[in-house]
Amino acid sequence: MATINDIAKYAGISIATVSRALNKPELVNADTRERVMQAAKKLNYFTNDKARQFNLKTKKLSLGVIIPYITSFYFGELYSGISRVAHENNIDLLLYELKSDNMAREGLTEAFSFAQRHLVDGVILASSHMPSEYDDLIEQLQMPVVLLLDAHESAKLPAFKVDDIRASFDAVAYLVSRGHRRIGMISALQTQRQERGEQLRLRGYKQAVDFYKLPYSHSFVVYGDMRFDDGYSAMKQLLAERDETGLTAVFAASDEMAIGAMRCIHDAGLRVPDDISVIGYDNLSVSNITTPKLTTIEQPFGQIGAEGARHIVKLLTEGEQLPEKGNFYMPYKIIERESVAENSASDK
Amino acid sequence: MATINDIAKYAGISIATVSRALNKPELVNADTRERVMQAAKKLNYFTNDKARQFNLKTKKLSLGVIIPYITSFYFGELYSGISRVAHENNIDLLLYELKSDNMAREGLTEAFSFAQRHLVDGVILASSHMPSEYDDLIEQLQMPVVLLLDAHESAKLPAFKVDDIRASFDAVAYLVSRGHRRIGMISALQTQRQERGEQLRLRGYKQAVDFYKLPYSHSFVVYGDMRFDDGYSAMKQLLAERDETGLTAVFAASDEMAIGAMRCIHDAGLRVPDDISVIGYDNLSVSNITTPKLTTIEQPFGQIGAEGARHIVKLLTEGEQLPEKGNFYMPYKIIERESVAENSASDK
DNA sequence: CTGAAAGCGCTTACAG
DNA sequence: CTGAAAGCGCTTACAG
Repeated sequence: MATINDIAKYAGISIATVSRALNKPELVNADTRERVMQAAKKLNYFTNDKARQFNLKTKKLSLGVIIPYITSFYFGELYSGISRVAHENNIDLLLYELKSDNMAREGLTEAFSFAQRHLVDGVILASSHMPSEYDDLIEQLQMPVVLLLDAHESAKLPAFKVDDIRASFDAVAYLVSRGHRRIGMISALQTQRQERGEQLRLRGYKQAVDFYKLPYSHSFVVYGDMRFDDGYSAMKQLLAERDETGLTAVFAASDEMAIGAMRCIHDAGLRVPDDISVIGYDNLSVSNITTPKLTTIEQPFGQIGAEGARHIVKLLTEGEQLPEKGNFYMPYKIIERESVAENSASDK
Repeated sequence: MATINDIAKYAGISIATVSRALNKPELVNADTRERVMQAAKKLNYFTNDKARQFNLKTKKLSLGVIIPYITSFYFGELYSGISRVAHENNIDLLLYELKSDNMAREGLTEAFSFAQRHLVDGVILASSHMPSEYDDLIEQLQMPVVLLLDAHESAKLPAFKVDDIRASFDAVAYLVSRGHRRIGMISALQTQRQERGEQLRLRGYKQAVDFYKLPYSHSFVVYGDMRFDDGYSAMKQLLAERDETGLTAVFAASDEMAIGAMRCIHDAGLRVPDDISVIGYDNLSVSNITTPKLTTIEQPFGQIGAEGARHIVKLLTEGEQLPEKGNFYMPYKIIERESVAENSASDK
């Protein structure tokens, strides 16, 4: 590919002038400038950004976006939010897919190494729980890191997310407002030592149970790994204990599980929402095309991505004294659709 | 950040040796090697790939992945396929999201410029119809380009995709095998001058109509823009003309439209598949969680991504004399689920 | 307004 | 086994 040297030769001038003509046209005589442009076009020249990066002064900002679950339903929205802000600020995005979900030290190390090798200026880490034991890796990274969707164990990094506890409380409160009192929950697995955002949702549910003095026993809560199939089998359990619990509504910690639960209810010959109401958590784009359409708590993925990106950009460009840690709670809302009905059961 | 110079100073040796210790350890004395490693660790050194790229001999291969619709349901699968192959071959992936769907000249130019600026070695262009009028851009790119999911207008570039005509023919044939004869189609919009892959599906439908001598009038075909809502309103039209057509089954050119159609049928008080059977096209992951689960033609997105990547890698590394143009048809199959029933209508 | 030269971080042929 | 030096493509302070 043509270099600035080729242009210089072709136009019969020095490379210094070529560089100037290309980057600071106003510093160059109109004639020469024109000659350079002609040559550049003729030779099909493209500026070599990698080379340019060496001159720290002209280095273009870039951000590493590290994310597991690139196949998840929300990835697109999240990325689009980040991408919009990056574009506005003329920043390159380098995507890195975390190979394993488990956030093993090894995976994270590899991802960070990718970021460093590519001379990225900051890192956006999405949807990955950050235990304190990785603090040394973050330290070594030597650049700002922002978390999306999940928080740092001890809030040592800025995290943009929904307040899971409050949002879950509200989900249950909504069900209560529609006349339900016997409310089950399909929660995230409790395997991890730390409490992930997803697990906070159970806390919100329990607070609501206490607050509204709802009937409760351990048969009201069942666990799954956030996906469709998990929701299905979790619901199966819930249904099996229904004689005891008298369930009229269910809160699922993810839309996928909620959709799985709806399907299970359907297969059991019951109907949503007539027999059992279901509310989810996420507002995935899928949730608007199920039958019935899912009522759910919206996580504003696009906005979360955008705000996270904006924050790191500020950190990088304005040198502003922004808080470098703590959780930034983004607004959630209840999307009312068709999966929750007014409860008319006798024990109302 | 620490450079190889810092290490050299710290360890009291030349940068040449440091470089060797890092890249070709076997060429270096065990002692010195050890000293270098210690220093590297101590100084938290990361190799600067950008700099390394200059030495053409050590340049790491990288591929640009250009894709519109990063929010589409199939993006994740497609990208994962590409990513797997890239990873196996130690190749970097640089993702670029085409801002507008319309494949305007401007958007493509920007994407290609991104690819050139980042010194990418080849480009994978997904899901974007390639009219011949852009041949000059491809020409200027001066690197291999592979198309995914859609073809070049005059087959001047290798394209990895499903044979839309045959697959669609088979979709209709499947319906016929289940006793249906009055079969409608929800097709892609016919706005473009060129025939996109999506539009080829209508050709397949028509061939099947001819082959099986199925009843047909223009009321059997209706058009939509591939999304859920389009499927919904298209189905509405089809339902409106049902007195005339006597429809018992529908073939939709995309799963999203099929799911929209199912919803429309449901809202009209009819049932899938009991009253009307529906078959889709794509096999999105969503299609397995609808109620009823969608019977559909599978496009092997992961495999398409992987094969496309593999092809370009071969082009790049083995210098093999591969065909640089033409369509490579990937295997599709019919995924039988719940949305198609045996037809027992009187006019069978 | 323009050119010669140094430097960005790294690799490797060439000597030793 | 190791070092001095050239070169990858580009930018910019310094002279002129």
